[in-house]
Amino acid sequence: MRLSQYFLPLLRENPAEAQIVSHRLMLRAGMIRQSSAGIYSWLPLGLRVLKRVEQIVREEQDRSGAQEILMPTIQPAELWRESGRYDDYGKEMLRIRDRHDREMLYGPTNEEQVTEIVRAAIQSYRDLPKNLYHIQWKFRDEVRPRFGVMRGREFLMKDAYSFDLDMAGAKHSYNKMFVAYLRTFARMGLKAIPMRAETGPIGGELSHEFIVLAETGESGVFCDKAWLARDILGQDVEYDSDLEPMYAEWTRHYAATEDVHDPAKCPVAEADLVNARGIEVGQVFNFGTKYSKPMGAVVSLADGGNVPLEMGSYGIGVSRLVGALIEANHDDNGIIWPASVAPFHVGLINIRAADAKCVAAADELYGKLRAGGVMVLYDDRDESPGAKFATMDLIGLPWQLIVGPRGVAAGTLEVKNRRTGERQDLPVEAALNRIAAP
RNA sequence: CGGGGCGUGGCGCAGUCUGGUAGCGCACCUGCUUUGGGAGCAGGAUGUCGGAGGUUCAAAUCCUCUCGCCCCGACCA
Repeated sequence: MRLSQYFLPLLRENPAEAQIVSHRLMLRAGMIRQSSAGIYSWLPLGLRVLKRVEQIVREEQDRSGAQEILMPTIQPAELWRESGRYDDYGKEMLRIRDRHDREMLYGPTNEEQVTEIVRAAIQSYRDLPKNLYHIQWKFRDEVRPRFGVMRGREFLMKDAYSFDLDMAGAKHSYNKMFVAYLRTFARMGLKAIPMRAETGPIGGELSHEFIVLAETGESGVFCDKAWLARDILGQDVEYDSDLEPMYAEWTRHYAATEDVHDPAKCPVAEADLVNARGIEVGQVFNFGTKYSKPMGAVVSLADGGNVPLEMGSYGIGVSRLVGALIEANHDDNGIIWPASVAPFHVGLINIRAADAKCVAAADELYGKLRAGGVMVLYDDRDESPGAKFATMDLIGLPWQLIVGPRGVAAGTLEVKNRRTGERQDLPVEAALNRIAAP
């Protein structure tokens, strides 16, 4: 993509309403535009990141055996009456009426919807287990939306729902999602710590929140300081094997949100306990038969009896992750994207748009990169070098290739690593190999 | 939902107290000169001052109502 043709409305100054760094940088880098409180349009650069995050989430869900569906954003109120949540959910649920005066709502979550689908389609224990997920926009009418996409009213969420015959099966489903989440966040270069958490209005007993430690995080958390030194999960997983040892390994060190943390019962000595703030990027719940029972989602057993389904639900805040990734990856000059989610892999800068030799060299390089399947953003604008460097640093592509008169004369170009700031003058082929390395 | 703040060109702001018909920086357009970390000069364009009502010869400015946004707290993927 040529930057001269790209829709990238950059802001040089910080918008007054943006208080935290990810919100500021997303606005300045032209990723999003606010529509109303907590509701955003995603512009080309932001959407590319959102789609890449979404795709990693999707791949890891699929790998774990979950199957993707797509449920509607608008749901009928009667489903929520069946579970009893229509009255419980309160003002956070956006309620609407259609032209026939039927009560509808914009879904804040989909337990009822998916339970209805499964109870109609699954009648026998032989059809279990199942895990269905979708990646869909949600709406929760927050009293006070803030922090850009980190706490929007409208947000993109991956929510998965598991259905099992018994508790043991449900725990295995829980473990699968637990491990899939470790892998998902690890692929984005995020250290997300699984912490014991409250179950909230979704209900149930067993729950973990996946928390990325960050000073700007909204959640207060406590964890064993051993977590700070732990590496992220880097291994493949055999999902059909017994995952209990892996679950045990990743819950070995204490970690809990402040809601469930009880100093009197905490197993960690005070000197080894970290009290920090964090961003919740995912949460897993097991809630048994809370929805299957009132909604009549049952299966027949071998002996002819019926049992309600054991259920769990598993959310990842996809749009929130984009903000969380920036909170975890930035410096004074702008964003520093991990390669796995970067909107482009490399920014190609021609610092002399008026110099025919530089233009020819940069154009040729651009063609080469595209032919090689490299996602490249080519700054071919007629701007000063400083402006181009500042732009590229702001939008945070992992690599910068800089074409200038010095290099063109010497047959080299400059390779800059955005994260380390390291620069090297290399011949073209060597430069292309350099950015291909991880 | 309690408390506070702010709405003036795309962005950041001044002007409001003390009423006289809107200004600055950045961005934008044209031209020339520039070019390795957000260039310079000259010229130019862009505003129902959030909205409605009122007071007044005259309202961004005073009064009333209203809408929106942000911050702190209580609540949440």
